[in-house]
Amino acid sequence: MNEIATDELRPASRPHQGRRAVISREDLMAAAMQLVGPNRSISTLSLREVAREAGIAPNSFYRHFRDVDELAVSLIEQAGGALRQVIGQARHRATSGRSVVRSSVEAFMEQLWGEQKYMQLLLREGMVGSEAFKAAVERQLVYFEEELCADLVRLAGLNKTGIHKPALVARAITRLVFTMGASSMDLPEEKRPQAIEDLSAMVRMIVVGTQTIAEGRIEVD
Amino acid sequence: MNEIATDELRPASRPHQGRRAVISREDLMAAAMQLVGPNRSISTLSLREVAREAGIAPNSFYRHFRDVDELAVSLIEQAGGALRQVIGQARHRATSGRSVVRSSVEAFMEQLWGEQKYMQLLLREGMVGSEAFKAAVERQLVYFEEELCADLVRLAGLNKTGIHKPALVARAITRLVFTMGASSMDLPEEKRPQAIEDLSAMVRMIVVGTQTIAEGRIEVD
DNA sequence: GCAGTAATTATACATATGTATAGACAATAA
DNA sequence: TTATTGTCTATACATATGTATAATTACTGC
Repeated sequence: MNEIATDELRPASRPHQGRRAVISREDLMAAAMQLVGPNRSISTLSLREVAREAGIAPNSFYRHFRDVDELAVSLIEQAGGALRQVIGQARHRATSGRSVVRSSVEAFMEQLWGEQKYMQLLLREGMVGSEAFKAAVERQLVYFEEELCADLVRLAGLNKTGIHKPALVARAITRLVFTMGASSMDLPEEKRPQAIEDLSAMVRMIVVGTQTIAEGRIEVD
Repeated sequence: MNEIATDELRPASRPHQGRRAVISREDLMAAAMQLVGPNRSISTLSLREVAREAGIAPNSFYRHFRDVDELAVSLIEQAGGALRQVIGQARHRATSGRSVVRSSVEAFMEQLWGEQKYMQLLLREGMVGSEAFKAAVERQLVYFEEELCADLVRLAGLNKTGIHKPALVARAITRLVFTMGASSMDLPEEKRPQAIEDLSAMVRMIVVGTQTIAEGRIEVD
């Protein structure tokens, strides 16, 4: 990791004035990633700690971010973007109503338990931290919801099933999957298949619920 | 607030040896409560800060808790207990399938937006902090699930509706309500009714889903 | 070579933290 | 009274933090 990009990032456009940067924003973000873990949230990282991990003097941090909070927001955006891509691909590979739930949940959980810490970031830290930080997490979740919503509507059209309040459904599924994911993160290997099974069943209930309501066989407003 | 309980707490059983405690565990917990807020999580509280808020010398803290983490765990347990009582009462006042969802969600959100910070505690801080702390939060959530599960089964019997995998349903509803609650915490007054409406609709989808599946009209394992 | 310039470091300071140690205080038991 | 015992405070220390200031470094263009 850490194959610097500073030089590559300004190819010829601005031919570089003054001393060359030994470290990049990305390196600092990577260093911060190294520090967060199951018991360590971004909001508790100190500037000096991140700088130490990145191998630079504390003050150099300011060249790249105003404070640790700004770093945290960047991390969230990076994580959200990367994850939406992965999950989106997984969702598009499946088309039938049943398997789309299953394969999406599986893709999600694979990411979760994989070596990537991106997911852990988004999952755990949504509720604490500065206003700016919380807003950044919320923004990413809303992106997820919107993409899922579009997919749900598309699938409902394909399979000729109704769908009641698709935006709400997308929101419910997203939030449910994210919290359940967060508490499944520390699960030992052998309990993970069951967790996938359970979460899939939950999502299916929501899907069946919205379809049933759409068919008008139940008295709901 | 802070009407000391130290004296009342040992009535005559242990007639009191040495100097009388000027402050109690409960006072320290109350002081910590004062400090947590939308942008401040328990895990970031310092021993000195809590002691300062409680008006005692830093070292006196050790007489009551080994460290801030132990305080945090106590707070979680206190919050969980108080909340389960409130929500449980609300749930038992309603009996029909429709209103039980609505009134439970309403009771939950009232607590959330009320002056009590208990809810805020349980909602926000589940994912970060020490192992002991996370375990304490998880334990409280499981209590909620179990009580909800019992109620769901009871209601299904009353209303003669089926219920598929009640434990999973209870888990899904609990987790969904808690995350949605957490992100609704900072909502301005005028958006709150809509939030209640949305959350109720989500829960209803799950309920309708489990009932529909139980009726066997849908092909699911 | 030289000046210019941006990135980085070194040093320093005020402040905060956890906790060790020792003593002051207030109650009971003799 | 005096002794004892638990609670609390005062002081102190090593360490960590954010950041201001000034110096150093490494590069570009002349």
